[in-house]
Amino acid sequence: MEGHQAQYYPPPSTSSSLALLPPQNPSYLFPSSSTSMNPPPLPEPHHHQQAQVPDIDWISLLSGHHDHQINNNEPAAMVEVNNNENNVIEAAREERGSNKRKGGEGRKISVMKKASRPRFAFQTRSADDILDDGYRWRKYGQKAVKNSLYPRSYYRCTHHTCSVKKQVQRLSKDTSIVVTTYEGVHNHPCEKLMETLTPLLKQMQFLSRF
DNA sequence: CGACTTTGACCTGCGC
DNA sequence: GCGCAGGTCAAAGTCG
Repeated sequence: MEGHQAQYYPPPSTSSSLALLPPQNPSYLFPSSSTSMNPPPLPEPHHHQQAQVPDIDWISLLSGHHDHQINNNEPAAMVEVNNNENNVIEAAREERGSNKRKGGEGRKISVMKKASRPRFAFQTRSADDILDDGYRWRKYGQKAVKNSLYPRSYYRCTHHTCSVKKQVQRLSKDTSIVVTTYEGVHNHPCEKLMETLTPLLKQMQFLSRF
């Protein structure tokens, strides 16, 4: 384990009532308070959550240009998320094991060096493991996790140019809480958001002519 | 038939 | 060096 400190958004609550936020697009989260990036949109709030809607930079949001702001963040923003108490998320293997490939017949080892990527964890109270954050995900693995009754699921963004991953795991301590860890930054706009906003923007453009 | 999920195998890193 | 644990791959299965 390296000494990276967990970064929660929101920060882990010390009170009994967890600070819960809607499943948000992590790419629009601010990795650190120093960034000028606008907070994320709220694609599809779940029943259990009600958050204040922040000011949203729709233009950068739709264009995806905000990514650079995130990527240019100092490595300190490349965080690990770890809940030692319950072993909820052990993202400490940030680099470890991420560049490997299966050995054996015909399989080549990919030596592609993975850049450190920002990671964010969410705790949400929901009956559903899968949070609808507006992106499409493909599950590529599931593992039983030590000290946890529930398995951890691994998802990858299905967008061909996007390598964002997320891990989803339910707390064994409090089974109503789902911990979602995002790794990386989407390099494309949110599909659902685009679907919703495109007609709206067109209409606004049309009206703005008058 | 394509997209997605499931699941066992395999890989790497770490601690002992 | 060995075993454990986490992360990923990919074939097979499922679904719309």
